[in-house]
Amino acid sequence: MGRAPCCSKVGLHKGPWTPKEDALLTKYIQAHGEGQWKSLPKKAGLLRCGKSCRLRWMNYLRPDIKRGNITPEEDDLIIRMHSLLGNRWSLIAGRLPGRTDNEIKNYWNTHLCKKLKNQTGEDTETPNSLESPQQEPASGSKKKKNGGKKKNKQKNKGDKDNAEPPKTQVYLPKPIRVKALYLPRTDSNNTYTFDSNSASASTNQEKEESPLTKESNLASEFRNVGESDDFGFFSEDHDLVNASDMECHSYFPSDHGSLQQLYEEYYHLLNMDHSQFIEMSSFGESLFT
DNA sequence: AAGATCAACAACCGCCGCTAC
DNA sequence: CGTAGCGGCGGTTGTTGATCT
Repeated sequence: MGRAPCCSKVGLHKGPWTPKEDALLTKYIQAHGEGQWKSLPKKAGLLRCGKSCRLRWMNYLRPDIKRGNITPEEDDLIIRMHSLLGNRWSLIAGRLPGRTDNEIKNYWNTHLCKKLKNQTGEDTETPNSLESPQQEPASGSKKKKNGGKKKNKQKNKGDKDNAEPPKTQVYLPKPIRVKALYLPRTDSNNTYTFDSNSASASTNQEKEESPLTKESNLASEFRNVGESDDFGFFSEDHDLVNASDMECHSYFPSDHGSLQQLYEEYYHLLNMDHSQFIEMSSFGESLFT
């Protein structure tokens, strides 16, 4: 329904990537840069869907990717970020240098879900999140419960049926996605002017999905969430926006103290907006009752 | 030793928002 | 202004190796 598949599946390779394909993709991107995923496979001589190429590059071939060995600090941060943000894997991944959303998602579903379950003795698939319950991780241990490879949509349905009646929750509104905004920095007051309309005034740099982009998206999400004009959050303690530094590396501080600090700032920011959402939620409900 | 089950993770699929036409 | 196309995201599935019975 709706739209056609992103690409014709006819004659395209599926399944695991071969070293040869990896080499072709890497070589092409090194020569021509990221982007143009749709036409990339053809130009690179790959019999793959553009999406598949993008995924492969983003998750495995990118030079700054860190694989495996998730540290206890990262582990802890993932858990806490998840409790704040829900299944916003890309956002969470954006806070962890070299980690991809897919890796974190998998890690959550295979390790952390279980771990938390064991720790709390309760179903942690319902994070203490501000997110909508519809976004709960539907995977995790469910696959096994269902005896392996069977489809589990039905199972999920069953879980829902058996679940306790949902508590009244306050949800964050689903944030809008704002494309690669560049936050101009005014050095005089060390704050950012954030104007979503400026998105159209793009530079070449903006086209890259850099950590800065992630910051920008995050900023826009928070803006959307809280309608706050104060972006001191991003500017006072973390010099995250630096126009001259657009390389593909992380801006995220790696020491645990900074992780803790960042987490607290996230928490504070979200918390700050709570009352507002309670009001919004009540307002919304009043429209439907 | 062999089949069954579990665990991990790579990859696919479908949907959505943004943008260019 | 409407819409098709693209890129990105999150959910889900498939595959494979490890462990258990």
